[in-house]
Amino acid sequence: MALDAMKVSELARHGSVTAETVRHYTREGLLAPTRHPDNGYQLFSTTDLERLHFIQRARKLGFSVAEIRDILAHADQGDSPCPLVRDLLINRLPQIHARIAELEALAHRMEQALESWQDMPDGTPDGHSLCRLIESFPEETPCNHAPCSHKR
Amino acid sequence: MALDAMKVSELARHGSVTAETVRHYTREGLLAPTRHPDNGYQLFSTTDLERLHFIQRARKLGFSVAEIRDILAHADQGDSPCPLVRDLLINRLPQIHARIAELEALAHRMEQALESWQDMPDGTPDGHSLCRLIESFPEETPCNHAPCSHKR
DNA sequence: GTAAAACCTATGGGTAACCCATAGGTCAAG
DNA sequence: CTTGACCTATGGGTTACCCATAGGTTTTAC
Ligand SMILES: [Zn+2]
Ligand SMILES: [Zn+2]
Ligand SMILES: [Zn+2]
Ligand SMILES: [Zn+2]
Repeated sequence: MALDAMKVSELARHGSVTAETVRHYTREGLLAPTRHPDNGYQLFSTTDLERLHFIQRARKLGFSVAEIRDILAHADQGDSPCPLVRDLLINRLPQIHARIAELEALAHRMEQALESWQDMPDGTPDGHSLCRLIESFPEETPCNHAPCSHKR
Repeated sequence: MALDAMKVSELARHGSVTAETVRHYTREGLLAPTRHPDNGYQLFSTTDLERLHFIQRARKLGFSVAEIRDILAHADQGDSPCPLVRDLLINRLPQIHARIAELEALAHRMEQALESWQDMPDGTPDGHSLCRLIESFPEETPCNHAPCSHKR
């Protein structure tokens, strides 16, 4: 297999991604294959393979496809993207931690609910017509806005 | 304010959501307002307000809009949705825990990278043209698929 | 009384990172 | 020479909304 003229699925195999993912990165401007003059097939080089490996590492570090495109564009123009990379990481880290805290709170609520529902009977529909298990779940933000006549 | 004939934004205020969210739930079939015969405005009742509160609680428990539609449909037909609710929670919990573990691993990688890059120089572009900080990040799944001539 | 502000309607497009279906062209092997 | 496996481009779907537009309605104010 000539590594200097890989077709879409060949490059995909080397990167352990689907051919669709390679086409996606190409559409988004992260890869710029040449075209076979005869049949118009996309041709990827070893440089593209390196880029794909790079993209994989960057994705694992949490960068978005758009961010990676920016990083690659900087590098392609001869600018060092390192400060950009560090800024992106430093900005994203607290967001990741916040998301983790959110999910942990969610998991806690789910576990609490399952526990407290252990000995509750299944709701026999009776006009309320909403699920009692969920209805019994405490609301964090009770409805206490301005003039409102419904109390719960 | 007549709670039995609320317009979109009135119901939205009571549920502390945007009018767009109310319209979204309506489009998705979670709410079924009547129409004002004269002007075609959507009219929501106190039952819809209860449904909206229910949706809020269910969302906080991690249910998707589609799942809540199913739960409500069961209840509307007189079936007890409780077993469905419990199944959904029991199935989703491990996924949440897995996602948390994923994000914690990601945060760890990001922190590791920032630390180990503390004393690395910014990449002076030199033909490699890819960001050395990311290139130096270890790949978890090295490229070791079948016949492949490129070693790293 | 009327004009502006504030509301409503329906439609359609955007988000992130892909996945999938379709229709039609190309290439290798039997 | 016909399969089957590949390629191409296009467009639509995923989630839970948000926003823009254009046009009709209701309310408020002068
Ligand atoms: Zn390889
Ligand atoms: Zn760098
Ligand atoms: Zn209220
Ligand atoms: Zn129930």
